[in-house]
Amino acid sequence: MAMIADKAGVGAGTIYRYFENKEVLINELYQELEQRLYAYLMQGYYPDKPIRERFIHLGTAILRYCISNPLDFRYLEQFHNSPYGVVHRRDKIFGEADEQDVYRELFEEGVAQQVIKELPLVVLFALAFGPLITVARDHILGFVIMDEALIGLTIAACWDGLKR
Amino acid sequence: MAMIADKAGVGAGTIYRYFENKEVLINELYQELEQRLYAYLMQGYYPDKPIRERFIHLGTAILRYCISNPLDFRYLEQFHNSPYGVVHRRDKIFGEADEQDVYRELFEEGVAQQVIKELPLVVLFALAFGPLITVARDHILGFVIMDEALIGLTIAACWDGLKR
Amino acid sequence: MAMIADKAGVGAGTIYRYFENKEVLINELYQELEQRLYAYLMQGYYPDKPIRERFIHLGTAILRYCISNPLDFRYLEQFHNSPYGVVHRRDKIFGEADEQDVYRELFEEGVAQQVIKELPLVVLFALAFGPLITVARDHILGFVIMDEALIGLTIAACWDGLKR
Amino acid sequence: MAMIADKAGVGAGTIYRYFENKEVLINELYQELEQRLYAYLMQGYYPDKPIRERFIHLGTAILRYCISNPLDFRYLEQFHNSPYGVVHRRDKIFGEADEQDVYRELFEEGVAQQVIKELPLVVLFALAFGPLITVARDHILGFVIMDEALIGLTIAACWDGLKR
DNA sequence: GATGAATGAGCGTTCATTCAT
DNA sequence: CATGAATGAACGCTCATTCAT
Repeated sequence: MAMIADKAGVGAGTIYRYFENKEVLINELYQELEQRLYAYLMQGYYPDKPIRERFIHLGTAILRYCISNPLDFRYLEQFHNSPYGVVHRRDKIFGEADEQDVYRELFEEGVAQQVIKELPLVVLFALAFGPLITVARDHILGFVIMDEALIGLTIAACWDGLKR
Repeated sequence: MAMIADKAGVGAGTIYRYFENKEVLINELYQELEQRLYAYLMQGYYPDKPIRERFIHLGTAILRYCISNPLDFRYLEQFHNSPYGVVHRRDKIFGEADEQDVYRELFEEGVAQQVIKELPLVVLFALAFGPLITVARDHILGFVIMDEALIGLTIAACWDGLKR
Repeated sequence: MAMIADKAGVGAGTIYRYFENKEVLINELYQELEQRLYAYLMQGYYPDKPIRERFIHLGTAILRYCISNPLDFRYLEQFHNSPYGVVHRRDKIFGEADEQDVYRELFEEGVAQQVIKELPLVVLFALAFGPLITVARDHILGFVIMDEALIGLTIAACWDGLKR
Repeated sequence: MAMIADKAGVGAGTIYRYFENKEVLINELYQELEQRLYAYLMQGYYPDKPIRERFIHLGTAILRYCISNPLDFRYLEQFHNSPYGVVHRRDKIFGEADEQDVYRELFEEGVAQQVIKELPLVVLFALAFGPLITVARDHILGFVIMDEALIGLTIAACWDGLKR
């Protein structure tokens, strides 16, 4: 908190005018970043296109976003691996499908159309995003260089894992 | 550190006779757990069997290990997501292939045999283990129940992502 | 201060237009409450009645007031036990007898008439009000229930302590 | 806490080796002081002497103790007026009569022997100790000087309030 | 070699007060 | 005259590490 106040050029107490406490700050920042990511994903996303094409679009967009906004990505990832993130996911998984959840929609439709493997949603998520997140992390750390070609191949491979 | 000393039935200072500091302790514990996992994976692993079969064996073993040793898994994962883990991976990726690295061997052989997609090792790792780790975590958190059947289907799906 | 401003439906800074600082506010509020109490005590108080009767009147009134205005009482008491209260009492004891001070008048008259023990004013105060305050506090905390009968007996006991 | 550590010539964290937190420190210090006071009161206290004499002994001892240990007294008083003190008293009043409680014993015996007024214990306490505490405070603040003679007269007056 | 008391920088948070608007 | 955002010293507390015994 001290560091944030400092970077913001603001007194220690000022943060608490905008965020009740550290936890709230963390959660609100997460929500903002998530929305930013979501808005990015929705650019050029057409719900009427075939499942595969939509998946490729989303996967590519996610990877591109993470790669070009490494700070956002690092935050998102750290959040997911924190207790806050676990609570958030629990709510998401066991709660109602909210508007914003394109992935869930896509997967459910894909399963219904028998294009995607008939596996629990949680597993489909893992197959689709597990590799992407890992790959994004490794790119940022300089372990691979994900150029456009490689991004395409990676997403395609994810699709191979998903498709029937 | 205090808690560890306590659980060990030892004075707080005693830890420092065995580990220079917290960082070293964390790293050594990691190495021990990694070896334990490795030993587990190698049970019934035959380097002469076909690539696919070997992959299925390894994937299944990893998943089973993580699920039945959730404390080990939690530690391994937390380590990977920490600064310590990043340093460790950097060393592994840019260092020589060490003895212990079955995955690398397997993937390199698979690529050579044109059974596995021709992608950078790092990406192949991501495709293979990204989903497994995610799925293990979700199982432990109670988001899915990974029974033997589901484990099999999940590994098979990973293979679909990997194979040419 | 923030809470007071809030309850007053006023900006945080506005308080400082009416009270120089917290200390002044506390003191002025005390004075207001003291006056309120005083006004209550004076209802039906006749300076010509005998000492004893006047004491009974005052004691009963104090006790009744404290019991039916627990918030006022809590404030008065907290003030007395605070550094502010000490300063206030010092001024009162070593200053001139101000108009408002019926107790002092009563005790001095009582001593002069040889009805009340010949003890320093401060001690007489203690004998008269020490028990009352304690008893009021205990009533509010639920440690006794001071009904009318018990109030009467308690004041009478105080008088026994005071009288020659 | 910082101030205590400082006065103790000790680092900030050291306190927490001896007291779990501020609350515990406060309560333990209170108990120590209370015991000290109790030990002082019991010097020369004979349970077989008449009620009045025993009360005089106790009252005198309390007053003398408070006057000669003003720091102890200030602490005891502040404690009583704090939330911690209220909890403590509630436990004492509604709990079993513990060994240490000479006052209660004395009052109950006095009531039984019809030497002391038949009033609730809480009120008897108020009549006996309300004035003493007030008077001790005023002595320490320099509002009266309680010499031996005045102490005697004050205790006697308290007895007058108590006795039948 | 083992101990555990001591350390102190750092944590997240509060709150009386100020001052530009 | 009123506002309320900003302040920053101070709070209670933690914890990796040290060092005299």
